[in-house]
Amino acid sequence: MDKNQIAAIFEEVAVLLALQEDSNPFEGRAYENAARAINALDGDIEQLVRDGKLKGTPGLGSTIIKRVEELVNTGHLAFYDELRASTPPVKLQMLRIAGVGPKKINVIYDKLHINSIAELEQACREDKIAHLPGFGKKTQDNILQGIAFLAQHADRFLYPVAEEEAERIRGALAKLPEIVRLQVAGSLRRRRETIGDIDVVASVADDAGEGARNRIMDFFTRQPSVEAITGKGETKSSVVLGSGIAMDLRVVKDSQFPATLHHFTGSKEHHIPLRRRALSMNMTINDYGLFKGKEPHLEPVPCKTEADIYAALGMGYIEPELREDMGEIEAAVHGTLPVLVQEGDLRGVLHVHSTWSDGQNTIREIAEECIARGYQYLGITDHSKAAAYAGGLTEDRLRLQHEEIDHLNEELAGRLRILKGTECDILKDGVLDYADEVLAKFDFVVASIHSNFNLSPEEQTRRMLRAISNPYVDIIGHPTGRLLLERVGYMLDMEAVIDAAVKHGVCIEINAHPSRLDMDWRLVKRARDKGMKIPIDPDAHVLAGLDVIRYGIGIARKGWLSAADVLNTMETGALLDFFRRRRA
DNA sequence: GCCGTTTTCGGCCCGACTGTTTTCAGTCG
Repeated sequence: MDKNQIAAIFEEVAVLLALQEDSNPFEGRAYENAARAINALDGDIEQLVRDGKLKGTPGLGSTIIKRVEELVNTGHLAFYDELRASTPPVKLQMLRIAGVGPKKINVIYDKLHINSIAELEQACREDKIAHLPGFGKKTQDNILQGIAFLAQHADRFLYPVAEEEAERIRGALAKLPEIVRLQVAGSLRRRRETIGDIDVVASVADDAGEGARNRIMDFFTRQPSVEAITGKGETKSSVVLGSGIAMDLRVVKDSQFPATLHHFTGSKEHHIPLRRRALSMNMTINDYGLFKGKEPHLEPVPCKTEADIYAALGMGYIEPELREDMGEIEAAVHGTLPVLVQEGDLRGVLHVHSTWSDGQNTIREIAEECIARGYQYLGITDHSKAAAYAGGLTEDRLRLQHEEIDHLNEELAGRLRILKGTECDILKDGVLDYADEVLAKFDFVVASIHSNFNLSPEEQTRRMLRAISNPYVDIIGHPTGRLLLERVGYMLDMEAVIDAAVKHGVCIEINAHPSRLDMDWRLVKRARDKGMKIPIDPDAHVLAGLDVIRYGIGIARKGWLSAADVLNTMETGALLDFFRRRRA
C-alpha cells in the first residue's frame, strides 16, 4: 500500500462522508487535507508508519494516523469499507451531474429510491422530481440537461483546447471600451495539465454604471462559440462553448480587480491557508479585496496588483503556477521562492525526430528551424531498431545518419550544433535496444519504454531501474507513458525511479507534448528537490511540434524549476561537458 | 476529524447565483 493509494482512499472517504445523512462537512475536509498531506510526504509510507514518524505531520491527527496504520498493516480500512457498503453507487454517479450535490442526492434517493441514472432520468420525465421538497420544475429540467451533458462530454480538456477557446473570447472582449483590465484566470492561468473550465475576469471603471456590466455580459453570452447560457447575472455569467467546455466571466470594479483575479486564479487549496494567514494577521480576503479588521468594521487595504496583496500579507509574490498549496506560502514568507524558468532561458532542444525514423522533416529542415528560433543546439533522437513501427534505425543506417550530421555540423558551424542522440527503446527486461559500443557513439542517449505496458508495478520498476543503471543513458523519455484523458501510465514506482535516477546522475525529461506532460509536475518538484537536472523536451515529429515547448515550460514552472534546474538552459559547451562527465 | 502563545471546545475561507422560497439552502468554484 503506497502513499497514492492511501491518499486516494481518503479522498474517496471525503466524498462518501459528504453523501452520508447529516454529515459534518469539516470531517470530510479533514480527510481531504489528510490526503494531500500524505501525498506530500517524503519517503516510503510503510517505513514512516513502522518508525512512528507520522505523528506531528500537519493534517494527520490521531484518528487518521490510526487509519493509515490500519491500511498499511492490513491492506484494508474497515471504516472505508463500511462507508462504501452503506453508500449506494448511484449516489456517487449522481454527484457528477452539474447542480446536484449531496443534499439533493439524499432527498432524491430517500424519497424515490432511485437506483441508476437511467431511473433518475425516467423520474424527471415523469415529473416526479419537481414535486420533491426544495425542488421545482427548473431543478428537474437542469438535472435532465446535466444528464445529457454527461452523456456527451468528458469533463476535462487538454490545455491547448481550453487555451484556444479562452483566447478567442478574451480577444473579442478585449475590444470592448467598457473593459479596463481583462485576464484569463483559473487552472489555465495556473497551467494545469488538463482544464475543467475557463475563468475570465474583467474590470470596469469604479464609477461605471450597471449598463456597462450588462453590455459586457450581453456581448459575452452572444459570442458565436457560445452554445448554451447556464447563468447570467451582473457580476457573473456562465456559458458552455462549442467544444463542451464551460466558461465563467466575472466583471468587477477596477479597484477590486486584483483581489477578484487572485480569487478566481485559485487554487482553492492555495486560498485556504492564505486566508487563514490573513485571519491570523487580523485581515480578511474575499473576492473583492483585502480588508483590515473584522465584520462589521472592515477597512480596505489598497492593492493595485496581486503582488500588493501578497506584500500586505508579509510575503513575496507567488506566481500563478505555484498556487497549489505545495509549500509556496511558507517559501514566500521566508523569501525562498525560486525565480521560475522562462521559455527564453532555453538554449536548445534535445528530443526531436527526423525523417530518419518517424519524423516528417529532414535534419536540415529542423536545423534551419532551430536556428530561426535562436537555439544553439538540436538533439536529434530518432527511434532505435526495436521500434520497427516507427522506422527505428539499424546500426547500418545509424552510421549513415551520423555521417549526415557530421556534414551538416561542418556546414552550420558557428550557427547550430546538431547533437547525435537516440530515443533508444528500453526492452522488456530493462536492457537497451543498442549494445553499449553502439550507445558510446552518441553524444547523448534518451531511453524510453514503448512496449510491454502491462507489466506488474514491480517488474516495470525493475525494468526502468535497470535501464537507469546503464552508464550510457542520460535521459529517461516520457517516464510514465501516460496520455492525458486517454490512458494511465505504466505502473511504476516513480519515487524509486527518481531516487535511482538521482543516484546515477540520470535526468528525467518533461515531455512537453500536451497529451503527455510527463513527468507530472508534482514529480518534477520532487526530482528538483533531490537535485536532478531536468530537460524540457518537445518530442517533435514535425516542425510545428517544436511549439509545444511552452507547455513543457508551464509544467517546469509548476514544478518550481528555475533556469539552473533545467538541463537545456545550458550553453552548448557546458551541456557537452555534462554528458561527457557522466560517462567518465 | 483537526487544531490551539487567549482556547481541549468551538471554531474550521468566502461569496455569487439559482431556485425555491418569502429569508434561505444548496451548489459551485
